[in-house]
Amino acid sequence: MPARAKVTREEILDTALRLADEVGLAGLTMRGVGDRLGVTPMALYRHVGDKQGLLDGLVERLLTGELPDPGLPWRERLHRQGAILRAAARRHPQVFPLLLARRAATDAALSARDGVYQALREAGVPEDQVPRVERLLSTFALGFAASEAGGRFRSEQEADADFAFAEELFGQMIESLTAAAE
Amino acid sequence: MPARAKVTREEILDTALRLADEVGLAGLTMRGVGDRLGVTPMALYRHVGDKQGLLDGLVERLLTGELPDPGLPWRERLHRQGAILRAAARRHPQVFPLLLARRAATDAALSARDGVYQALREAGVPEDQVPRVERLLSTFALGFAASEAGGRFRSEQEADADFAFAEELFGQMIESLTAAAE
DNA sequence: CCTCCATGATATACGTCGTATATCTACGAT
DNA sequence: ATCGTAGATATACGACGTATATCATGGAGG
Repeated sequence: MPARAKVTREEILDTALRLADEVGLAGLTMRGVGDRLGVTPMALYRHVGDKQGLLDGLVERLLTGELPDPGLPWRERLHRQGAILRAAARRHPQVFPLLLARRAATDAALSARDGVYQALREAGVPEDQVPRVERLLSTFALGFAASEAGGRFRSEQEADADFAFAEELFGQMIESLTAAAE
Repeated sequence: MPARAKVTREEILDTALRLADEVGLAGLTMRGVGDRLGVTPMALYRHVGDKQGLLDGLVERLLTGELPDPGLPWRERLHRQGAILRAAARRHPQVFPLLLARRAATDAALSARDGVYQALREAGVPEDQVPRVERLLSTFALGFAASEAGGRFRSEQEADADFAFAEELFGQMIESLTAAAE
């Protein structure tokens, strides 16, 4: 493979994410990213395909965080999962809406889902209810994080309190499902 | 006021909404709307300000539906409110994501919120909990509708079942808050 | 060591977008 | 009849995504 690459996919995504954080999604342009990397805009196309591919890469970046330690109790694991998502929303509020627009079928999203499945099974949720409960939880968590990214809450404290309130509620739901199964 | 208008704001928003439904948000252009109306793109600027204003108008359109009949019991009113939102998502899946991006501070959104407040009070939720519960409900409903618009559910039946499940859950929560208040 | 050639960067160009600006048009009030 | 003005048009500019063609470079085969 000849001609050393001046730029890698990782560098491009790094730069694009930082640029989007600064100037917003609307201000994220191929030319802008190229400029920051000291490279022609067309150079990016080898690495990310096209702008859609760049955005997909950003989504992947947002979701790829460390997963919760599988050794933790299920309730704590679910809490961590939510916290990770919310942290991403707070860190990249401008980029976060991408998650809602383009459906998350990336590996990171899928393994996060499996983690939730596993936690629910451990909690004792009947197998046939697991997917539905997961949809409920992830829909809420994603919507909540998006609201937070959109500045809906007056303060992080308010958001924390609301989220804790929801966690408590969902915890009760899971317990009642568990009890009904026995 | 001289020089009769060839076009009104309402016509513009109608046309824009229909165009966006057909070709998606990305395909919605000032030129496209102008063409459909037989008018120069620049003619739109008198009526909607700029493209941002056009999009804001679309958001307003999405939210402005009939509110639930205030004579109905609170639970039914909350159900209707959710159904209205979901119907909008299903009718305009391409446009719906706008609701999440740009914060809904329109009159329609505010009066919808007040309706939920009122329903929660009628249900007996303590006053100091009302705003929090409303945030919880509306965050969930918005996220749910957005998921539906994004094609997350395999069928409308699945979505209906999931939503009913959530309604049941939230109903229990409201009752437990009510009981705790007495 | 020289010669390919595939990989990756560049140069150039096209069509489309939002919209600033200047101009024209035609009614309502005087 | 005149004029001011709301509203439509004409024109143009800069920025965008990206198709296409070309150029540079460094590792593999003789």
